[in-house]
Amino acid sequence: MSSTAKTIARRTSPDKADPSVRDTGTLGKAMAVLEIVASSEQPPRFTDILGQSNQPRGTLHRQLSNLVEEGLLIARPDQSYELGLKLLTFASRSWAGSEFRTIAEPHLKDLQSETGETVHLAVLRDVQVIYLDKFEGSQGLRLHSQIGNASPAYCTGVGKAALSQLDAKSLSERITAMKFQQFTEHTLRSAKALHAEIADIRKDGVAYDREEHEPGIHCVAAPIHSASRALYAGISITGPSFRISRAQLENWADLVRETADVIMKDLETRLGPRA
Amino acid sequence: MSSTAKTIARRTSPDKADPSVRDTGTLGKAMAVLEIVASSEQPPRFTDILGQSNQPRGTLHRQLSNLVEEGLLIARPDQSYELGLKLLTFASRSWAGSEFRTIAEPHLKDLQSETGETVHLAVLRDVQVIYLDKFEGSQGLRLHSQIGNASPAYCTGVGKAALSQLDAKSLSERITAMKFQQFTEHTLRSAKALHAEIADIRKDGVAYDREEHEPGIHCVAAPIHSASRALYAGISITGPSFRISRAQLENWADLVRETADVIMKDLETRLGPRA
DNA sequence: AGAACAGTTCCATTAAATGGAACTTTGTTT
DNA sequence: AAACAAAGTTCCATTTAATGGAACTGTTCT
Repeated sequence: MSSTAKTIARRTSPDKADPSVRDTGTLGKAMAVLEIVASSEQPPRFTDILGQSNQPRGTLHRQLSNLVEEGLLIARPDQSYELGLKLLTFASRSWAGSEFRTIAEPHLKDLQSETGETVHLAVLRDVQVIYLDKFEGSQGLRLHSQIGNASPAYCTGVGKAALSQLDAKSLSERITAMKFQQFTEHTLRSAKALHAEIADIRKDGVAYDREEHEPGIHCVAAPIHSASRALYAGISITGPSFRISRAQLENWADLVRETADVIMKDLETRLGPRA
Repeated sequence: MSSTAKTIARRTSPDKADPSVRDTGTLGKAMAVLEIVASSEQPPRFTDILGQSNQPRGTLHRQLSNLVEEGLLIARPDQSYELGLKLLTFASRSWAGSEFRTIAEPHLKDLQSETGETVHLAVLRDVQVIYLDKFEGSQGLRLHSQIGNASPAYCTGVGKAALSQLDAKSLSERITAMKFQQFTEHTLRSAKALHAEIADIRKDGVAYDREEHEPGIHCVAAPIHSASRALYAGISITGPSFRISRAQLENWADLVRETADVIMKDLETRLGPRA
């Protein structure tokens, strides 16, 4: 989150040549407030939010009332704020209506039952991947825990797979924008290491996450790509390394790649070729 | 917009006493555009949206670009629009962080395994209920299909249960604001019928949906209420009427009511008594 | 009770949204 | 392939609504 957090630009911006500051006016400021609430551990109170946004009190107060009135925030009785139900409702429609997800769904389900392991679908957005769907084998854990979650692209199988489909220029741009945070001892630490790994992925057609994001969890992933609709995504088979060997992951490589290819073919067929 | 007294009177608006029009300025307009996109069957194109919003072309165009830039909308290559991933990400954090849902979760799980049937948790918002969680018995169907979904309060078990906890004034206000649409032959058709049924629910402590929303589906529900945090919600056991008899639902009445009570008690304990 | 703090309201100022029209691109027709 | 129509985009003078400082009210602590 911290990487996407943007400080609210005060209106008096002398030189506006900063490309990292989006200029979406009032809407951008409202979103910045939402981000602050979303990234707080506990529901923040007025003053907490005030401290993180550099808006004057009067302004922030009105922004909050507007957000509450629109259902984007909920004002709790003790004047703390949490995210509103409107977001859930929108997201639910967005999820259910996603063509890409809908098309991929049956193939993911197949992949899950063929391997018995957890299967993920995620799309690339900026330097992160957003999980769009998940199929678990044993239903021990809650299901949609992961859906909607954003993770760094450089340390996830789906992320690296998706990156491998970008052209050289876009890839470099995105990698430059990344902040390499070390989640485990295997996390890639530099742009150089990532570039090298992407080269391998391009050769093999599959990407591995070798416990780079979470210790004890690894995966094989394959890219899904549709230039005509600017879609960069990936699917993966994920599991704990104590139960699934590296060799086993490699055995699944063909299967994941084939499934990804089938999904891509289905995308073209179902949506018609374009451009 | 209702008893959840929160609406801070905005800027001195010259006697425009229309309560149905929210005055949240720029943000409200942006949300209206999102609503249009969300409620379209197919991803709408610029002109489709233009037709439904009564904004001038130039204005709408800028609003759309702002929404796209914020990740709230996605601009597809053919210039149609769909809801953006940002919404999913926000919603996922909102869902995972919801104290209420988190507290209710284990009890819902228990209720599910005791009955073997599908259990729902939903909260009241205006005249609708928003589904917050769902536990299914047989995992045949996709799981979070329902989460985030908004349904009318007057024809769902959870909705009627939640309504039954409102005070007389709020209840009347909300019922007045409802549009009674007839989903099945059993759907309640009038404010009067709903008032009568709410009276029964208050007596019994449980509400029934007798195939009022979807043909072939019925449920028993019990209210969850915390005046101190302005929370009106409900839980239900739901199933197909061909497999679950009316009598069976009635047998579960005590169980649902007790579970709801335990959740309420847990709410007080875990969050501390207030006011 | 008084002080310090947190939250709310007000309103002149000013930045930002507006909307009409001109412009460019895309697609359709002959 | 040219001409036309429709769709989408940009521009900028005008209008509207967001701003932010300060004053006010309510809440909490000592």
